[in-house]
Amino acid sequence: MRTELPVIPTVRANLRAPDVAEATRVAALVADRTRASILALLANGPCCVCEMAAATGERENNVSNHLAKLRAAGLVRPIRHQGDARWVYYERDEAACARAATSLRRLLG
Amino acid sequence: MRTELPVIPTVRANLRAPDVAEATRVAALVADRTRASILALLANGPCCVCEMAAATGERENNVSNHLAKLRAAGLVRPIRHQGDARWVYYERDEAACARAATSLRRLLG
DNA sequence: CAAATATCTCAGCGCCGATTGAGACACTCC
DNA sequence: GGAGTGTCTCAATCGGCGCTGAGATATTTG
Repeated sequence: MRTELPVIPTVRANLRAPDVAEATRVAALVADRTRASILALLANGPCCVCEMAAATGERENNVSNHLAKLRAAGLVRPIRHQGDARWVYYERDEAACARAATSLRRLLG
Repeated sequence: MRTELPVIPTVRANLRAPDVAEATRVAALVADRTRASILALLANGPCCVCEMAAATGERENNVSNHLAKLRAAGLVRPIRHQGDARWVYYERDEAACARAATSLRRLLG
């Protein structure tokens, strides 16, 4: 909690590392280029899997793998197209994304 | 840029994945528990290496390894203690941390 | 100068996670 | 029902990153 350096260097043994589990969990999700691109694409509205695959240059099953992780974290959710239910669109859960952003801001902001 | 699903599903081939290189670079740094703990500890003011090692439960050379990466990214900088220059304290570069936070907020915020 | 202290560097090992490939599943159209 | 399409799952592989250990560097002390 001290801001200045001590005159004589001393080891503060009572310092505790804060809980960063939530922040590292979110950061690990965003640290991947494909997942980050997906989140950025979905910021402009829903996309279907094949569109995200084309936009990122990744294969569709790979994009699907990453979407599963984002889904498990609650950051995105699937929407079946009601005209042709083979197509799965995804949209961001903005509340969850905002919570994720908050836990990161606590570290860097 | 569309917010609604098309009536007939179509593949938008013109969608481009935005540049997320900076965000993923920052996220990869924060995704590690030790580095995240270091950034959190330094938010309260300068710490020396051995204090951060004790607070995180990591060995000092390991903490030093992680500090080297944070240093290379410009997020922290070392301060030699002027009383005993063997002790190296570290402090955050708040401007750099703010820029890092901004690039993450562009993805999630 | 020698010993002790605090930190740094780096090669090597081990593990986690991203990508791939094959197949399964869900849905539509004929 | 069968073929075709879009997506999903998962085991296997492969590469990159964190941890470790040994040694080097820098500084202080006797």
